[in-house]
Amino acid sequence: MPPDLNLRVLPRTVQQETVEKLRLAIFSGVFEPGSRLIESQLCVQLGISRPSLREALRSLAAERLIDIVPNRGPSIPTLTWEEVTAIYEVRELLEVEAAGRCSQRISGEQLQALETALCAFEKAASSKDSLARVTTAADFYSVILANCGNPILEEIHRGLVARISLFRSRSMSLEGRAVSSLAEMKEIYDAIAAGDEKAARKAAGKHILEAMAATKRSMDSGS
Amino acid sequence: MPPDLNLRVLPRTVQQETVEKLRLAIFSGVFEPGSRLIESQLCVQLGISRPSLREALRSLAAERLIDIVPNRGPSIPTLTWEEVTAIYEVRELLEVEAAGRCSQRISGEQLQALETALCAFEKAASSKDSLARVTTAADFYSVILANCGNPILEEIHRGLVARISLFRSRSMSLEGRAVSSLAEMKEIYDAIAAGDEKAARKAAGKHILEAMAATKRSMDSGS
DNA sequence: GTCAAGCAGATTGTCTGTCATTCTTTCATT
DNA sequence: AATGAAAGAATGACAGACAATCTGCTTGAC
Repeated sequence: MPPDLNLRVLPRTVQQETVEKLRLAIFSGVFEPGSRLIESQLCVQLGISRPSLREALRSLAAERLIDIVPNRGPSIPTLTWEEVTAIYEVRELLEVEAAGRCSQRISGEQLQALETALCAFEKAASSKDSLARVTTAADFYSVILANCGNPILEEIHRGLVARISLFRSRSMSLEGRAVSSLAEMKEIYDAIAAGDEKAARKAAGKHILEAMAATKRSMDSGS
Repeated sequence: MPPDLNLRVLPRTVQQETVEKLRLAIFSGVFEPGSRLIESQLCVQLGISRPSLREALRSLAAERLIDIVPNRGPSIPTLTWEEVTAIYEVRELLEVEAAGRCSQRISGEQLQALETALCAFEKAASSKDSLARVTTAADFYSVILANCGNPILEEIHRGLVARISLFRSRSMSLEGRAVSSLAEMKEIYDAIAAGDEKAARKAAGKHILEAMAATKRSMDSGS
């Protein structure tokens, strides 16, 4: 038996479920950026006690998904374009590296999963469901990050993507963005499938730059 | 008046101070890796209530500085060599990028600060104080990261370095490591001072690889 | 003597309730 | 209209309690 096989059954605690529920709520834009979260309200809505909620909020604050100012309480961060740019730049660094590594080490089975994810995005791209577009696009990248051979890279990437989820869904509903995004992702897939590291890096870098440009367009026009 | 000037005086809360105290305690190796943290004990030692402590612990868990297993409570993580390697690899990615950017944009004043940090490490390197070595080396990198023009890069780097602080102090007390480390850091400084991006990247990459090798040596012999 | 079952203590998860401090908003005053 | 004060709301922090779970030890059986 492998010694590091983790067989422990992890009971789900109220705190955990609360973190996940709130995270999902933030992703899907339930809370307006800049709006404040009132503890007493959330307690009632979630059906939990204030201590449990506060623990969950501390977790989310450490993830940078919410801001907590002393004596003012938690609120949804309002990201400036500078901050979004900074996040995209680090994403570029990480994703280019991940795509390159992935191209050299992905298994046949996982390559299959990558293709499946690509097809799912293709389907979502031709639909009107912008949430599905973001989700399936994220799944595609999840496969790449999961196969880059570095769990830390994956973990940090996930955290960064979470922080700009709202902007991604906005830019993904831009006219034509999903279509060009699909083409870029197909390029990445082809390079990885061919085991061409250089091409994979190049395609991944191009994809991020395009995504960043689309996000900027949506920010300029949107608000 | 600049609109983003943050004049707000942030009152220090018990939870914040607790996070900082515990973080420092973890850095300095007060807790054995793998050892469990007992809430009731910490409450008494820190002189705070259990809810406040638990909130602080959730923050630290989100930072990955402690593990929390449901119904078993918090404990100090025991990192495997694979995990440490993964962290070093991402550090390399970030630091190389930061050094490169820094070389192109650092101000004269900040370059001065970098030199000061280097001198401080030089002094620490010739002393026996291994904690001072780690601290001053961290300060040197802080200046570089603070001047790379990307606050997210800086933030993530800080988080990663925190997670391997124990290993760094161990490897820094290895015979001769501080001396060669100093030479590598001087190389980085010279490249940045000369505004030579390529050389800065190369020197930063070399430094990390050496640091990783030293850490591995200390792990093999130490435990 | 060794191993398994069970019991008791310890520890965590969660809630309720309380109170001081700090913000926010409204309203009255100048 | 701007200023100021007071009422209300929300947070920061604590104490205490109880059930569920884990851990270690004792006991008993083979």
